[in-house]
Amino acid sequence: MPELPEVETVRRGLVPVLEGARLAQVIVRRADLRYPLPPGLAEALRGCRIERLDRRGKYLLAFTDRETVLLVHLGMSGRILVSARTLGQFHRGGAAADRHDHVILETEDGARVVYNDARRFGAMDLCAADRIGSHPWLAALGPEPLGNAFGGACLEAAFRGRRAPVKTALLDQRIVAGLGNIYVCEALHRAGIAPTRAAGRISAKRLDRLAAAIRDVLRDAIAAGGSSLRDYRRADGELGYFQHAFRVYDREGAPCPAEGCAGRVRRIVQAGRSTYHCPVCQR
DNA sequence: ACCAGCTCCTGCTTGC
DNA sequence: TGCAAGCAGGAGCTGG
Repeated sequence: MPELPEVETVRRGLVPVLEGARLAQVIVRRADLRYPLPPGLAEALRGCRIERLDRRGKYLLAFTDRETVLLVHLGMSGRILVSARTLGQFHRGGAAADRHDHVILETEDGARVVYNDARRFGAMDLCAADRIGSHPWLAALGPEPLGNAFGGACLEAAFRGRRAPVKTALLDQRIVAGLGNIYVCEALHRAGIAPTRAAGRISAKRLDRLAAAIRDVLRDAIAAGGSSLRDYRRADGELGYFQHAFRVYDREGAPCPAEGCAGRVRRIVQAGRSTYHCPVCQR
């Protein structure tokens, strides 16, 4: 799925289209995403003005003028694409409506925002704005890795006593919000930490390095518009290009890009998911 | 409490 | 070329 940098890129692409816009029409073509869409979602959103778009971890949050919040998670294959109406017709790079276009928002200004999700692992919900902090999707999320509260000390506290491999621990959204398989692999490589190392057995100094590596890789990826692999696109339909900057992810057998390292990238499987790492410089 | 494994769904890639 | 298996960026649930 889209991880934090991809969701943030989508959010930034939607800001000029949705912030301040009123929804003239909301069409639900398929309500069975990961969970059923809340009943009456289309009616509840129709006529709303979107005040602000925010992001928490991998969740997009749209605050409306009715004191409600639309929560959107893109799952593994979710995309949000924007097109404009010209001459009364919508066009989307010439493409016809796709069978995986599940939810469509049309603004009064004539923009169309389409939620497309082939695998339907994504989800949406609507929540009262004053209860957003206790929404079950958000309540247990760990700190925002790009926020001021995040650092080595957070990781130290969350990892204490944990025997799970650090790779697996970092995928746990309760420890830090927004990381997925790609950026965990990349951050561990940048920090020189072996993905198999028990989370609770990493020194405070190295956890500082890890926290810094997480922030760096996320910032770099956002600056590049995210990573485009199979499904992900930016809201404008353009591809992100951070995938060209991967140091280890999906690079099995390639020489390790670390300065002066003679190792090669290896792929292992942890908790059923691919981990890419350099066994020489990651200890 | 913690952790590994399985599962949801579809589409693309790989290997025979 | 055709077909089936395997794999994919997430995360909730189960059971040890």
